Amino acid sequence: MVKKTILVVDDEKDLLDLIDYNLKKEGFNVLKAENGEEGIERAKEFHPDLVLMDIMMPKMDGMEAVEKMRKDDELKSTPIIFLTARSDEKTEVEGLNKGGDDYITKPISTTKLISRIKAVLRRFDETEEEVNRLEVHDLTIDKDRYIVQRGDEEFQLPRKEFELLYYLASRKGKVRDRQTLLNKVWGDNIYVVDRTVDVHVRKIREKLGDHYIETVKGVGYRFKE
Amino acid sequence: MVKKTILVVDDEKDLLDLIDYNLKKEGFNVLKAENGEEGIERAKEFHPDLVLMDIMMPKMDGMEAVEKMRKDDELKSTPIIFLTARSDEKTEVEGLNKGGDDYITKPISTTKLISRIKAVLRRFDETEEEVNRLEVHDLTIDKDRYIVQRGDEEFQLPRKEFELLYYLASRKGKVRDRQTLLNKVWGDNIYVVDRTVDVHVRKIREKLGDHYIETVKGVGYRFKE
DNA sequence: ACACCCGTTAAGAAATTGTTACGGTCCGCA
DNA sequence: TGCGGACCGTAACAATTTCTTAACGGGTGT
Repeated sequence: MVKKTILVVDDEKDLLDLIDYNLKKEGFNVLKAENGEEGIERAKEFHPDLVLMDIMMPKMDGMEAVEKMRKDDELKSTPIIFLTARSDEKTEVEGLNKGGDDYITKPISTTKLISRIKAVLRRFDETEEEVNRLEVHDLTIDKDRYIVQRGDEEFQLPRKEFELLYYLASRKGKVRDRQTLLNKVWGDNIYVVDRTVDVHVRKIREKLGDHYIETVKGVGYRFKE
Repeated sequence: MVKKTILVVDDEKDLLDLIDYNLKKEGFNVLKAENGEEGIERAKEFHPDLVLMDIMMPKMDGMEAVEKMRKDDELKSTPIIFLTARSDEKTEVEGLNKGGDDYITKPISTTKLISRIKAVLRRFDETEEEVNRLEVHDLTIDKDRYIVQRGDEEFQLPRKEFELLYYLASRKGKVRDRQTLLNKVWGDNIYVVDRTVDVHVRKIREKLGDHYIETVKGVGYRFKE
């Protein structure tokens, strides 16, 4: 198995070294950073599998660093475990909480930390395994969740609409005629009038806007490139 | 609090008695064994919370006994503290080190021994706790106790309902179709109508409210993200 | 103007889920 | 052993959502 890399961001040097030592003993690669700014830099450079982030730090604190990470396409899906000293920070962290993240309060028990890390990595691996998620233009089409996102908006499309969109988006730029779409989305031996596709396309456009699915007259539809 | 049981395995009878005396004074239950073989027997019978194991012993030495314990499903997660006379044994012990284990060198200081024991037990309790507890939204889903908490409220869900909730919550956000849910929660080769899932979902919603489990029509259910 | 294709809408059909009620089973307890 | 209750699975019907169709209208090229 490949060693996982963990980036630890904390301004207390002693704690940093302690964690470093313990993680290495467990077979992880460890990167260290002493403030948020440095943390971001390292993260961008090395793409760690997980980040251990202290909340309270000088220069750029943990929350800020995390917000920056979330906005960076390369880093936004990296799982993060927060280190918090006070429990009221917990609430704040929960607000940020996405995906497989977690938090742990100081003082830190090494075994607990390690079991948390392993748990998060395990969870994360699971979710990563089957990435049925498409990102096209400003849309995220998440087949695991059956949800389409654009910025903060979430769209719950009905099944056929969702699958049609997903199919077209996964072949971005390629034109598909109605019959092909029916075969692929509806199923092979199904008797449905091809006009049906139009109606679904229209409903998608109604919800997401006209600018994703283009009509190619006389041929079919295409997801805009 | 329930008394913890500690199994002490050492061939020096005097030392055994001394440790026994001190541990009992601290409020532990104590089991004694004079060699590895006897140690394993007692461990199997009583499932102690922790084992104090001498390395050098006649008949079956500590290392061997520990290896056997590690292979036994019932005992493999029992924490062990090793007693070593020489520091070069220390290295050997580290190789075996799993979970919350520790070692201590002879001659033994009683107070040190006790504080180590307490530390290991504490660590061990902590990690045990972590494993089966989920915190999602305002819910705490505790699989050890089969209890769901929300603030001060406690809900006692029946087994199937609990497990269904737990499964969905542990895959927060991901849609699961009924068949998958049946496989994961009910079991692989079980013949149950998928409508059954609906009924259980309904019962969960009845108790906890509608806002945790979402329906994705045509697909399945999803724990709200 | 005609033919063809697509967009749009509304309405009914079909599919899916929600809800309730009921019978069976298991277990604890008298 | 018999009783009561909790739990589970199922069926039936209601409610809701989704899907499909048909029909009309507009645009475009011939």
